[in-house]
Amino acid sequence: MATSTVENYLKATLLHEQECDGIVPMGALVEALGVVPGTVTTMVKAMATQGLLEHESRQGVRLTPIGRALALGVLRKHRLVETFLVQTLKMDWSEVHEEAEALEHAVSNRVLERIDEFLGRPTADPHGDPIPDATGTIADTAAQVTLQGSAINKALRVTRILDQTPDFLAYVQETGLKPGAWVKVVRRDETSGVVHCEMKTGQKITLGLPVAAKIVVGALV
Amino acid sequence: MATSTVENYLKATLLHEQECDGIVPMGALVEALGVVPGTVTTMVKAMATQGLLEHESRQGVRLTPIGRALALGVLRKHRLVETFLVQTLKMDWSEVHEEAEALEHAVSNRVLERIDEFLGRPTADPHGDPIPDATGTIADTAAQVTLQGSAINKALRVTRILDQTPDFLAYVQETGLKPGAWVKVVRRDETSGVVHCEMKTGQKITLGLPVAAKIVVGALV
DNA sequence: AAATGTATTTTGATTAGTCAAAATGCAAGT
DNA sequence: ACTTGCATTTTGACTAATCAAAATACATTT
Repeated sequence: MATSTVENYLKATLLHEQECDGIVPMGALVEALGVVPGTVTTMVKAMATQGLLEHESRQGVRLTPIGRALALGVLRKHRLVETFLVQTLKMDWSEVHEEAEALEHAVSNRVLERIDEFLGRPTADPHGDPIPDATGTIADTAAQVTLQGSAINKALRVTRILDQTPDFLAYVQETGLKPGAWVKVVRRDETSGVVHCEMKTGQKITLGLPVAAKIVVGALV
Repeated sequence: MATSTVENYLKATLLHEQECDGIVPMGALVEALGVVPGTVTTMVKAMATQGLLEHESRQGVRLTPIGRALALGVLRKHRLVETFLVQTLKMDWSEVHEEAEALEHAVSNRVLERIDEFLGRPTADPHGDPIPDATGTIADTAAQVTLQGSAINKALRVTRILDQTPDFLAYVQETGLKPGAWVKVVRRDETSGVVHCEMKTGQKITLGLPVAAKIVVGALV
């Protein structure tokens, strides 16, 4: 069985492979895992000999099929646990990330299956992030529309928050821009770099463009 | 923060101090933790310098006040988690021990408090073992009556199972001698070493004396 | 009192994961 | 092409936890 450290390296690699078209640079893992570069090199080499990663020297790493399967399993645990903590134990939406970070390595598949069933097999966690199913299939996440690029004056629903830092989550919480919330972009001004939004309550919110890019929206449904 | 290994040593010491009047021999820890004797000596010395245990050479160990507080915290996590797995997630009563063994080191006090509240602050886990409260106070467990020494022909209630091995739990499950069950001792024969019991259903069960000593009973209430 | 047997401790080695700091390779800019 | 700067790798060392096997202490029996 993979140690928690190995699971963390796999998960970090998985979470970075989109934005790095496949090969994840060592620096990304250094940053994500909070260790010094030399440690990543050592770990990555060890994991490569175990067949979990491919290591291209001075380039970065790629997940092997086995590594990806394990990483998806960890991600599934993380996101189901987060959902459970929020929905069942009524924990604060913005404080569950670190809790899940610890629990994802201790929850067995047996317990996970019970949690999944208990929650009614959800497909997204409280942040709107897709939850891989038991076979490791995850909803396609490419081509998502954010408040940075959405239609104007159209009623939308927030579906996902792309930044999980406590500060940002607290801000989202405060403004009500949480997954599920009704929102409309009333004006987008590229020159001044801001997006003007309106909530169902009539409340008006102004966001900078890079911040707007962190709020994924979809059709009302 | 204590590592899971340290937490396991502390918990094992706590669980053995009753039956060893205070000083727990090294061999008990060897057995409980499944390591070789030399490992226990090394760990115990390290923990003694950290102020968690007192080590009397060639005698055994004693918990310090700090060590006991930590051990009670771990025991509380273990038993609340077990209760949660059975009551909320409907897991099998006899399979939750090992799950709790892993989760007890990953559940934060914040999560534990939510679980405790969610469950309505239970005072005993599914096996009837008392759950320490948040201040580390645990119900007195001495002077418990078991089927080995109980009154004859008196309606009793099973309150606790003192053996948590999967085999024994499966047996208890099968016979229905679970905590909460109605039971009556119809005859006890010291010579042949057996106890004859009767369940509410009229079903008759015969137990050997050492086995009867593992089933704690109390008044019906 | 000597011998025996068992529990415990010591010693030396191993594995996983880490850091510090020096060495190396590579891409860009001049 | 040369240099500069940054990312990565190497090297040597450290901690936590473990085992194997030899050494030691102690209680019990003879």
